[in-house]
Amino acid sequence: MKLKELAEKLSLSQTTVSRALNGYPEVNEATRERVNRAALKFGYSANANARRLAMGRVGAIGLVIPADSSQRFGPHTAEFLAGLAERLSRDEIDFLLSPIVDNDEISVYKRLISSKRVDAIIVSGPVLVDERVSMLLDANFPFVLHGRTNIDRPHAWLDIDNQGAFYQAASHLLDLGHRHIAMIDGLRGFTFSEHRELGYRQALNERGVEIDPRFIVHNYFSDEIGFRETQRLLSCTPQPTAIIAGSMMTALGVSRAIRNKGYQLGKQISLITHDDVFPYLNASNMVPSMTTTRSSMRSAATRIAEMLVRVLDGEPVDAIHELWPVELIVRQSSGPPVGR
Amino acid sequence: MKLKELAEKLSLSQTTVSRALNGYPEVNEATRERVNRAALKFGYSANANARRLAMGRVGAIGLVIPADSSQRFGPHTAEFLAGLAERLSRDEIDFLLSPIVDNDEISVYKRLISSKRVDAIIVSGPVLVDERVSMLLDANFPFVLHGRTNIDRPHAWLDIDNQGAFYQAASHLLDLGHRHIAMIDGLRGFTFSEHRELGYRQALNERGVEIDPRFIVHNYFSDEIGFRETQRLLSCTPQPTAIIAGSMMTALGVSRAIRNKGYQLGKQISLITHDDVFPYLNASNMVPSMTTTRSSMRSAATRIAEMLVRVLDGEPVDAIHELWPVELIVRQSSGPPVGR
DNA sequence: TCTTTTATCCAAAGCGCTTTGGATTGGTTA
DNA sequence: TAACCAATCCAAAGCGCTTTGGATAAAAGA
Repeated sequence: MKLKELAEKLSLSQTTVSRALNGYPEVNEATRERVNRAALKFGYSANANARRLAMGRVGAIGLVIPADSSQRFGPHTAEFLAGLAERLSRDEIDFLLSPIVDNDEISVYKRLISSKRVDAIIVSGPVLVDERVSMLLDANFPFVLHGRTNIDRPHAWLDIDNQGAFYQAASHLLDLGHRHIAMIDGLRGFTFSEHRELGYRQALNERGVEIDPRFIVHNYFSDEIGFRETQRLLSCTPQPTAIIAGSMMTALGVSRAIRNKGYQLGKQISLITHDDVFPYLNASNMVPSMTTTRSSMRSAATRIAEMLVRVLDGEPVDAIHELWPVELIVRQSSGPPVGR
Repeated sequence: MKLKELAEKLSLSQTTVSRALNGYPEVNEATRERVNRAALKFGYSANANARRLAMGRVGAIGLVIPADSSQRFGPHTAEFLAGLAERLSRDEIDFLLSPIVDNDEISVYKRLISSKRVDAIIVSGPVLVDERVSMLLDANFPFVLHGRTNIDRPHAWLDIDNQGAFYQAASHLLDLGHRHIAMIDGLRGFTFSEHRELGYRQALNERGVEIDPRFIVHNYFSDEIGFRETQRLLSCTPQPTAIIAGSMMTALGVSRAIRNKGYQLGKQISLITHDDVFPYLNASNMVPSMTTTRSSMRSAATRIAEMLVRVLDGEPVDAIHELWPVELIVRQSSGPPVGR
């Protein structure tokens, strides 16, 4: 069933039918009713391609994802997608996942833009100086950045206060009396990772605590890395008495290594984790419950979707950016250092 | 830059340029070269919407995902997407995630079909009698099913042997001498969940072991559920001496509850988990290492993408289906029951 | 030398929709 | 009563591409 046929059945012009369906004012309410009913009855629904071709709009937003079996497509991405879906479904906006081909990320973005399949793009996991962002700015293509990058041109972004998170976490541990604090975070180069390290360093510097480079780890977020690196850390002299983990996955491995060594969490070794709030992994239900810096990935994504809609509605991007504070939630996994 | 302009610049017709670009034979090789170079130089790339409108093909496949903040969009889905991306990127096939609107899944599928935005659909998480599948068959729309459903019409599917998995797991535990075995699996109604229970029952029946309905749990896959349900199970009389968990997330909670009770995994209580092989959660690195029934979600997805391409190439669907065996990997979390 | 092929190329007709720029009608205003 | 207006509706022109059905010229066959 196509527009023309529907119009014929109704003895109306395509124009009128189209307008009725799309809610334009210049059509009689009675007519609109009739059209809507007929559309429903015949199961008519506009061919999206034709529609987009005519309108120059798409109704989909783009997301570039790693295609290799890297660690980068993990639970974080899943939560992120779920959050986007939650909001975008309201406006019937779909999203297009474009896998990275030949490890050439930038050209996937270019292809996405020039093929006119999406109205806007969401960029995540920015590095300090992000080529993708400058490219999108140059191309004048609408996007929202999840995270931040050092580019001095106005663009829409949402980030959480990663520096503050690790600053709070480290400060809390210092307050408790810890002087040997390690951090196991994400890969170096990513802004969030660098910001977190900054916060960590800032806290230690403020107290005049020397920074041991062996205590700063950057790697993938995984149980295994958490486990291995903690084993390594626990073999250092002096040992760290506290660890800050960048993700829940990492923390699982860290806890395991700590227990394995016969230590108790929150006693001989303290652990603070950044918690992106996975529905299937609840920090307060752990034993001992986990002290965390908490910020829901899903909510952030939902908000980003919201911002994206505003960008598409033509709102100036320099007004669209948010920095979310991160909350430190003290639970049982952090306590004063205990002699051994 | 559009086709017309490019053609003018080259003093060729749009026809020829289009044909050159799309690799049709009726164009001189020299001309084709010239066209390709020009396209590259001017950064020309066909408007996908126009292209699809003209061809009636799309270059994207659809995937319907839950939009609410349910548990259903979790790490499993993420792995699945990653696996699809891995294969589909080769053919430059994007995918379109359509969130479920108003909890009306079937109409999202209908919308996806009628709006002509995707060439095919991937259906996952089938229930025993799946309305979506029969609808897609009725509509004669190409799809591949991840899992199985009781429908007697030919269609493409890939499933793992869930029944065999739990049968093997239960049998192994029975061999070790366990007589009180619990299972904590996914939600009732889903085929995979029912199949697993079948396997579990089959194993117990074969040995004449009575089935305690309190020992069969169906719920979301999450750490928390694992923890809570295990606590409940451990308060039963008699206690189960072994537990089969449906996912790694569940198993994390189960282990925690077991340790919490002062029991050792593989000693007082055994645990076997189904492992979908998450890159960030490695069964063999756990302490104690985890006995699992193992089947990579990501590989399955990659294979499904492969099958999808075959479906789109017109291969008859009744030849396209695979049942993957599941491997039991015995590690340390399962052992003979120990008196307490 | 003249007719056939063969290799290239092109004009124009869609694909199914939105939107511009009128028509038409019945009711208002002067 | 004539001129004007608002409310409805429509014909037709795109949107940018692919593809059909020739045209044209060069090569081959008679």
